Amino acid sequence: MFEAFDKNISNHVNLSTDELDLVHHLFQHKTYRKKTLLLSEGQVCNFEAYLVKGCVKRYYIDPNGDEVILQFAVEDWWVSDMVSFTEQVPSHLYIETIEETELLQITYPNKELLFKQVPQLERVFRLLVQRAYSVLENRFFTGLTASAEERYLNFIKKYPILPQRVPQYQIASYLGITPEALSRIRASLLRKK
Amino acid sequence: MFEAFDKNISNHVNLSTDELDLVHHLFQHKTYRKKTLLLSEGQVCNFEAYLVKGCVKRYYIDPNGDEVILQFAVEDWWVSDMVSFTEQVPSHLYIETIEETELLQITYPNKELLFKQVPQLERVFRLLVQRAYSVLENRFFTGLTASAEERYLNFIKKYPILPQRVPQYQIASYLGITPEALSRIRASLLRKK
DNA sequence: CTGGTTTCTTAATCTGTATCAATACGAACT
DNA sequence: AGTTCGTATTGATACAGATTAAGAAACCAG
Repeated sequence: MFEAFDKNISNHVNLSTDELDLVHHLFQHKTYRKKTLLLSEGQVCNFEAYLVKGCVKRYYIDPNGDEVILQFAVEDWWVSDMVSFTEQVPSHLYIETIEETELLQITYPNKELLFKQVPQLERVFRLLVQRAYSVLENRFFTGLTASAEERYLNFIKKYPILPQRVPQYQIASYLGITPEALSRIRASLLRKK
Repeated sequence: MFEAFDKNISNHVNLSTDELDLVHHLFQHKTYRKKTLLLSEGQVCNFEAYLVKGCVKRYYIDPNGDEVILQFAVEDWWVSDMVSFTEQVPSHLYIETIEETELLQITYPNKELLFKQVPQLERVFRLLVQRAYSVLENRFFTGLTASAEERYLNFIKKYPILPQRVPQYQIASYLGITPEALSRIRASLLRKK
């Protein structure tokens, strides 16, 4: 259960067996059913989680009441509302499982404790945030420049598994277009082929 | 020269006088003329800088050869290409002064040194990255959802000084629209008032 | 298998923004 | 002063994607 998790962390630092034990101890393993809300708008996000198995979406509700998907997370990804979690302020976001999902999650006080005990982890989490930033910045670029079709092609290239696991209208939301538009794009791509 | 800088840092941790001296020592104070390129595509970004006075833009060149502005930075902001700097890989971005600009900048080796000497700073910089992330995520949301007019109104509300310091066509680029579109939006807003 | 959701597709129309082109303005220089 | 160059405005046209509406498929649960 911890193999991939350990690897994910040890990419950045080397921990002793004791330290790793502490880490394992402070991350709680939990399984959630499909369509479970892990975070809702207005709540303070009380976890940072490593996704062992399954799939979740992170989204917010726009002024028209529509879901806008910011991120899908699958195996070996981290999920949280970073802003809400680290600043302990109410979140604007929702986090919801799309499939049955296993997480390893840590609470805010336990993370602080962990940082005290294993200061090297500050570095690990700084790098994590940085990677998240760089992914977002990339996505942002292509969002500004690329057409809907290009963004879709990009998406399936980068996350080839997701179309099989996530309904199409949610992918449309992620791409910032309507389901109709995505459907037409797919039809037009098929014609081209 | 260091007042605002010290405050910016001490927001997050308390440093001893000695530690603060070391920090001051490792950040180099530099002044650049208007229109100086601080970073070009292909270079490894060799600084992380606190902006004491002036204004810079961070942008990339899209496939059509047009400038796409990702960020303006003014007093009390940090500027760098975080990805390039921390992973020491070639940048895709340009950073350029818009006005005469004073920076306090640190190199990669000195930052590593600083982290060794003052491990608390890992925390400061993790929080910095996090704030950058949250700003970007916010901007990304509104980019997906909001119309050009809404984004413009948002922009002048959030950065009321910038319109006076930055040419309009660069603001258009930042908003992801053409200069013509921005001009029309402004005209229409005036009419409404 | 059947009736009901949920998801996806197709088509017709509408809208915001891009593009192209022409003109106007303002500051900087000679 | 006039000339020039960079910047901003205005108008005409084109197009990507939204919206609305309807039907077709897929996916359940009884």
